[in-house]
Amino acid sequence: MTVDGPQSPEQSSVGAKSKGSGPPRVRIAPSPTGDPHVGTAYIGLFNYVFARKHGGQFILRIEDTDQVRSSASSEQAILSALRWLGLDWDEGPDVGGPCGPYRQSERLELYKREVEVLIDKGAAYRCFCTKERLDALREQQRAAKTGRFGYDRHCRELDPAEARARAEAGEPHVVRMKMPTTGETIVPDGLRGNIHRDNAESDDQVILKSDGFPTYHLANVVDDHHMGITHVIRGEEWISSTPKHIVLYDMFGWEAPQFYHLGLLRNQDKSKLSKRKNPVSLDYYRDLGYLPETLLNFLGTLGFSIASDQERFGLDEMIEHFDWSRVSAGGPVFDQQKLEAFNADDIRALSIDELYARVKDRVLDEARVKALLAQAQPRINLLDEFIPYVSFFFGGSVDYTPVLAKFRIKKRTRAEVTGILKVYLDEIERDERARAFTAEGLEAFSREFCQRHEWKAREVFALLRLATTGRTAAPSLFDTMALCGKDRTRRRIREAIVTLDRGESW
RNA sequence: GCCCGAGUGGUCCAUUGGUAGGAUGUUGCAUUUUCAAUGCAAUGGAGCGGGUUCGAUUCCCGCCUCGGGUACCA
Repeated sequence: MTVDGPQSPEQSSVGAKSKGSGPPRVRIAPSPTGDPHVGTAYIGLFNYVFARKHGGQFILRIEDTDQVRSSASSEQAILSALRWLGLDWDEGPDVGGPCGPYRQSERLELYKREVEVLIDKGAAYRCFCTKERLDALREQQRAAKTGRFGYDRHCRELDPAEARARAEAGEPHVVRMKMPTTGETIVPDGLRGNIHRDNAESDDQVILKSDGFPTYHLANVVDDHHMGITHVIRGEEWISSTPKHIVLYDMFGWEAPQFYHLGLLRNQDKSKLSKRKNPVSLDYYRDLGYLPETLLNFLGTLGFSIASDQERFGLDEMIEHFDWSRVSAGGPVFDQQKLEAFNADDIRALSIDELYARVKDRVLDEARVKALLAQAQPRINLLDEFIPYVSFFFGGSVDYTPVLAKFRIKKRTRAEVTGILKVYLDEIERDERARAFTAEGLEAFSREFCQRHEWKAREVFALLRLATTGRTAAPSLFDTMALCGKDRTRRRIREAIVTLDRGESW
């Protein structure tokens, strides 16, 4: 059997294995659509620990079925962040394995084949409804306040032969599953007991998009089956679509895995953890010098406990004591202060030699020091001035008190200043050039940004320099931002906004 | 709107049919030239209303609050 052949995953001995026997196989399935997220690490940790506890396998699968938003650089970043944490996977896109490929965009033939099976069984059908019709439908449902939303099954009773002919003639269409309209589906959740849901509540979900890519719902069921996944440990956000997944397993005649839905990480205000209100990128925690084992321990305490009086534990201890009865289902607040206290504790526990090794490795690695030296060289006169000169490239917050007045720009109100910074923060996330955070990309984006918003480059650039460095004089702005790094820069701009919003005088 | 989930100090987690414990946070004291660290102490809690019970935070019902879903995103 080839490692990466999509041809015959169903022949795989692993794929055919029943979930009742043998060690568990679990997976995390991140979507490469942005920065590596702490939520991925959180779910990954529980999957990893569960697998190790029972001598099973932990698999990494890339869910890149969203062609528009997925990117190779994001996938790369996710892999490297998870590796930093030490959650090693037994099978994955980079290490291979018997059930590959582990990237969904490379398994398209498999989904197509399985969808045909469903259509032939009469369990799925082609739908030719246009986006316009669907939008109008949704609008109408909203206005009617019936409480019932979702697709109206307009194409469900089309003659299959006719539908096939239309499709072969090139008419654009999707494929939908034929959800039962009566009865109920029970989701047995290992953490929450049986969750009941009337089938009538679920509509005919799209399983194959018009671009030939599967939706998550189809891909995750097909892959979990063919990869022999026995336990699906994922976030609470999936509970409501799980009945559809169970129906799909049923339609295929496959055994469904055991489900466990963990609570979602939250902001201080209990809303779902978001980058608007919290640093959520694993890169942030890595770059600011959180210890990976500390972050893992902290994530572990969010939902799991060893015993009443011990919350500091290593991965090995978590594995040793892991049991679902010790996992809680509530959505925990991700408390930065407590994480930092843990980290402080762990730093103090290190020997000086160990600490030196960590700092050298993480903070003063050769490439970074050389890049900083390149910036410092034209601007320092004594070697010893190097450290003070580059100090603002390190650490989290900078002190804005000495430069507060410099944020005042002629003919601009304070609201305009904080406003433009907020918009900037928003747009660097969405802009292709800015997202990678290279000096060139940032500059191209920023110049265009100024034009579009009718601000002088001089004004915006001054604000950005102040916000990211807390100084009026620094190396070239975009080199500086790039070297500070995306997460540190983003955090400082956010903090500058808060500082300005709080300021009494303007 | 409708469906689903969750509610123990501010936050994370433990515990129990007999009024709750640790961590973090906050405050104070000691120590330190100062700060940090450390030590000691204090602060602070079962969402609300019914029911069952001698007794409920724990079991049951209703409500409330928060969260998730309701996509050709995952």
